[in-house]
Amino acid sequence: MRQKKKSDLLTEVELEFMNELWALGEGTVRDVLDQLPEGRNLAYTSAATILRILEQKEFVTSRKDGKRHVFVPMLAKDAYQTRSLKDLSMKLFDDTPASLVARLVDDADLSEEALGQIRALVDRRLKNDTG
Amino acid sequence: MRQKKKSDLLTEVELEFMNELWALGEGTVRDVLDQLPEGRNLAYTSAATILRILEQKEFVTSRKDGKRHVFVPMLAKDAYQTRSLKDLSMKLFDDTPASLVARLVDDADLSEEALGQIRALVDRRLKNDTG
DNA sequence: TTTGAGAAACGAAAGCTTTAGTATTAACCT
DNA sequence: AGGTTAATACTAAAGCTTTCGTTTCTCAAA
Repeated sequence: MRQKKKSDLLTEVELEFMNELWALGEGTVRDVLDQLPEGRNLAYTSAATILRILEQKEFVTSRKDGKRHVFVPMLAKDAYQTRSLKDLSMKLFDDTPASLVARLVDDADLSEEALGQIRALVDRRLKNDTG
Repeated sequence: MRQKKKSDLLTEVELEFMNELWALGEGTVRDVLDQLPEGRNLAYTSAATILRILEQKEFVTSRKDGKRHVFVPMLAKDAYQTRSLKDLSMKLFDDTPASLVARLVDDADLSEEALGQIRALVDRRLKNDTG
């Protein structure tokens, strides 16, 4: 039996780190640490630990560059976005993507512009499928 | 200073319980436990603990009914759905709902029917706003 | 009113997440 | 080669999540 994986999802801090790595493409512990927002104040060794864990969980690989490790995502952000949406849809939207979108477009905060963009996206996808 | 709340989001098991409560409207420990899927095999006291925690975190209230506690959601599912979507959008979609939908409709698994429903929803919302 | 069954309250253990300290190693400069 | 600097490896503590056992309580029936 393989490793016991509860959900294939990143924890909060893991996601924070993956976001930086996705933005950078790849990077060392130092690179990621420097990328974190002002006032995050995380010890270097903590950052190193997180990246080590991400490697254990196979979300990133590393290669050696001199004495440093350069970490590279093994999973594209796109793929993880899809995975997260599936998970959320499953757990909270009865596995029905339309109801997820329903909630999203019901949100009063949503701008007219965002709505227009969303419709354009859906239209384009429908055309590509049928056309 | 108020309680230190990291994210206002439910944990995995808490969400599992809230889903049952939302489905039931309200219920006792026993009610929720019986609602859980076959083979979940959770001890009665575990279920009671989860509900106690949900009450501490103010996701549910309880009233007494004889010797039993009846638990009632304090937060509607709708509201929690919105909250979750905001959180996901923020953390993984650059706070841009349109990009979330973009990823959703890119998903190859998405049925034509679901796409149609989604477009209908968006159209309806646009009409209600402008008209 | 005693007692038995089921419920609540409490406490705590096991595992995971997040953070960081200490020890060790590796590269580079002189 | 030796020393300095910066990185990695290892270990562990603190806090949170999930689970359940034990004790206490409460209602209702005999």
